[in-house]
Amino acid sequence: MKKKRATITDIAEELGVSPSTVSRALNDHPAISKKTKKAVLKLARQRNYQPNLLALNLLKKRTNTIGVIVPEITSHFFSSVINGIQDLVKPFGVNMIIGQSNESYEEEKSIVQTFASIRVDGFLISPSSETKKYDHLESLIQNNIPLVIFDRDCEGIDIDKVFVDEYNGAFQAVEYLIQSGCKRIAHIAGSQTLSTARHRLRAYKDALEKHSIPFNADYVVQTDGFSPEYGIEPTRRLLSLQTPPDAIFTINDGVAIGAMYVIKDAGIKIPEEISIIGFDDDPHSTYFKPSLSTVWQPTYEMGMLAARILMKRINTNNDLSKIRVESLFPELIVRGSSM
Amino acid sequence: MKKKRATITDIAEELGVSPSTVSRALNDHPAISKKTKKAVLKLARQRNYQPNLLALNLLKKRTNTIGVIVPEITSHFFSSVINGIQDLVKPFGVNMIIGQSNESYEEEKSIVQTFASIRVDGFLISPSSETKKYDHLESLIQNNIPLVIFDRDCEGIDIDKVFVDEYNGAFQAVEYLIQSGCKRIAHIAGSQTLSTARHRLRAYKDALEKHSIPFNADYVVQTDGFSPEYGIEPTRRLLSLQTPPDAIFTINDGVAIGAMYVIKDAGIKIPEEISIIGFDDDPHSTYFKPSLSTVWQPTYEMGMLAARILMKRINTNNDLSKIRVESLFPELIVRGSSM
DNA sequence: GAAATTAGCGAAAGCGTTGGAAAAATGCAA
DNA sequence: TTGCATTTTTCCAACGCTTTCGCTAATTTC
Repeated sequence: MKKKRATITDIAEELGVSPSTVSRALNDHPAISKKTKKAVLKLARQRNYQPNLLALNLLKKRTNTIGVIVPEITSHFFSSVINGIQDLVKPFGVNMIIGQSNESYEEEKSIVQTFASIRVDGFLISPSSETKKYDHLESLIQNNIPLVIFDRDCEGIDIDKVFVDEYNGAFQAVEYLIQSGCKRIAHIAGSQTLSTARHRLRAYKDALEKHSIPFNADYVVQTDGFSPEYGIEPTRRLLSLQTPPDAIFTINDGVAIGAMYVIKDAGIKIPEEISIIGFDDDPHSTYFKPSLSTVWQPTYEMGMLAARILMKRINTNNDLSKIRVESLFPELIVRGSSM
Repeated sequence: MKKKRATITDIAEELGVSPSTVSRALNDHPAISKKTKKAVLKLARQRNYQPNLLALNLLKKRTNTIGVIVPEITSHFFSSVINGIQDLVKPFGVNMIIGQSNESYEEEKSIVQTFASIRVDGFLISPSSETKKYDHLESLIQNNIPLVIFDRDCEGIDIDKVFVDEYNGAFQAVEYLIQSGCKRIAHIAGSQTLSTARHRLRAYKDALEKHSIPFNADYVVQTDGFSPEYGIEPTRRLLSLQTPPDAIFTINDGVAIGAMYVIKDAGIKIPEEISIIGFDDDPHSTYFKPSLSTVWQPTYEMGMLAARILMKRINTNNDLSKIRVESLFPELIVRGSSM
C-alpha cells in the first residue's frame, strides 16, 4: 500500500548491477553498453523512477530554485512581474518560491533568512517600503549569493538592479497635463521611503518648473498605500482647498480610482473640470467612466530582465565583475480621464 | 573571497569535537555538557552557521515545502487564496512554491510533475479549466502524496476538497434580482468545464424556476474568460435582443465590469433599466459608478482551510482515512448596480 | 602472439545532517 | 585504587545520487 518511490539502488539490485551503472545509464554516460543501458531505462520507466532532486542538490550544491520577494502578490503590478520571472526561468528548469513581505522589514528579513537556509540559488527582491537597513541583503552579498533588486531601489548597495524609469514616466504625465492646459496640478504622492515614489514626486516638481508653474505645497498630498481607499482622503483634502486643482496626478491607478470616485461623487466632471492621470495601467483602468489615463510600465519585461540577469549570475558562478543597472521605459497612455 | 558556508563538520573540526556533538549542541540535546554547548553555539554564531536543509530533507524525506497550483496568480481571487495558504502554513515552518497553469492541462500536468520531483510534501490544486483527465492527480494519490483540491471540483476523484458554495451564492444573487422586480434576468455564464460555472448556471435556472419565471435560452450567454473584455461581446449580444434583459448576473466581477462599460456606453441606466450583479467582490468593484453588487467569497478562508487540511494530512502521514469535503459560505453584497 | 589500448563495470568516497549504539571520561563510594 | 554508575562524546550508518579510481576482459596494434 504505502508505495515507496524507486531509487537508483532499487533498480540496481533488481537488475543485479551496481548503482553507479544505473546512474550512468540514466545519464547517458558513454562508458556503458547499449544492452545494459536499455535494460536500465526499461526498468526505470516501469518503476516510474524519478531522480531524487534532494540528493542531487546536496551533491551539486545547487537547488535550481530562486527566491522572489515582493511586498505583495495581490497587486496586478507584482503578479505581472512574477509572470515575467516565471516565464524566463522555466526553460532553465528553475523553480521559484515567492515570499510576501507585506511591506514589513522584519518579514522581509525573515523571508530572506528562510530562503537562504533552503539554499536558493539566487534572490530577486523588491524591498518593502519599511526597509531602510540593508543588513540582510549585505549578508547575501557577503555569502556570495546572487541577488538582483528590482522596481524599488536600495540606495548605497552595489548590486544588479532593474528599474522602470519612473521619473521619465511621471514627467511625461505631468507635462501632458500642463500641455493640455491644466494650471493647477496636484499630486497624490506615495510613501517617500520608496524610491519610486520619490522619483515621481521629483519629476512632478521638475515638470512644473520646466514650464514655469510655481510649486504649491498644498497641491501635494501624501498617502501610504496603493489601493483606492488611499485615494479618498487625499482627494477630499484637495477638493476642499480654496482653489482646488484642475488636475491630479496620482501615485498609481488604485489611488486614482479612489480619487475619481470622490470627484464624481462631488458632482465634478472628469476631465472637463479635473483631469486625472494614474500610474501602472491596471487592467481595470480602461473600464472606468471615464477610462483612466495612466502610465504603463513594462512589468512583465522587468521581471524577465531581472530574472535573466540573475540566471546569468548564477550560471557564471557570480563572478562577472560588472554590475548591471538597467532601466526600462514606461509609456503614457492617454484615455478619457484627461483632456 | 569565495566564502564557503560553514558546515557542522567545519565547526566540529575547529573545535576538536565530532560532528554529532555539534549537531546535538545545536539541537539542544540533553546529553551534552553545558560547556561544549556554549562553545559550539558561540562558534556557530561567529561563523554564521546555517543548517543545510537539503541534507536534512534528504535524511528526513521531507522538504517542508508544499506545491500550490492555480490557473493564474494575477487575479485577485487566487492571490487572495494564496495569502490564506501562506498565512496558515508559515507558522509550521513550511514554504510554498506556486505554479501557474494558465488554464492549460498540459502545463498543469508538467507543474505537478516538476513539483513531485522536487519532493514537495503535499499539493494544493485548483485545476485548470481545460483539465478533464485526472491522471496526474491520480498518480499523486497512488504515490501517497497528500493533495487537496480547492475552488474547482474534479468530479469522480475521491480526495479532500474545499469549495465555496457557489450554488448558494448564485442563488442568492438571482433571487435578489427577482425580488427587486426584475423580470428578464440574463446570465453571462463561464466555461462549463468549470464546476464553479456550472453551479452558478444551475442556481440561476433553479432560482428562476422557483419563482416561476420561464427560462429563456437567449438570456444565457457563455464566455470563456474572467476579465472585462470577456464581458463586452456577450453584453452586446444581450442588448441587441428584441427584448433585452432588465438584469444581468455575470460569472464574475471582471465580466460584470465589461458589461457595465457596454451598457453605460449604450446610454442605458444602471440600475434603473438594467441591474447588474457580479461575483467575487473584486476590490475595485466598490469604486465603479454605480458600484457593483456582487457575491463575496471567503477566498482567504478557503486558502487557510485547504492548507489546514493539507497540513493535517502531511503531519499524520496521510493515513487519516476520512476524506473531508468542506463548503464555505458566500455572501451577497448589494451595492449600487442593482435596485 | 604479446603488449597496449579500451570498453564496461564495481567499489567507495562524499555531499551535510541525524541518531542509536558503543566507547570514553568522569564522579563517587567502597 | 578499584568498581560501578552516570554523563558526555565519538563512531557509524543512513538518506540517494554522482564520480573518481581501479579492475577485468575484450579488442586492437605491432
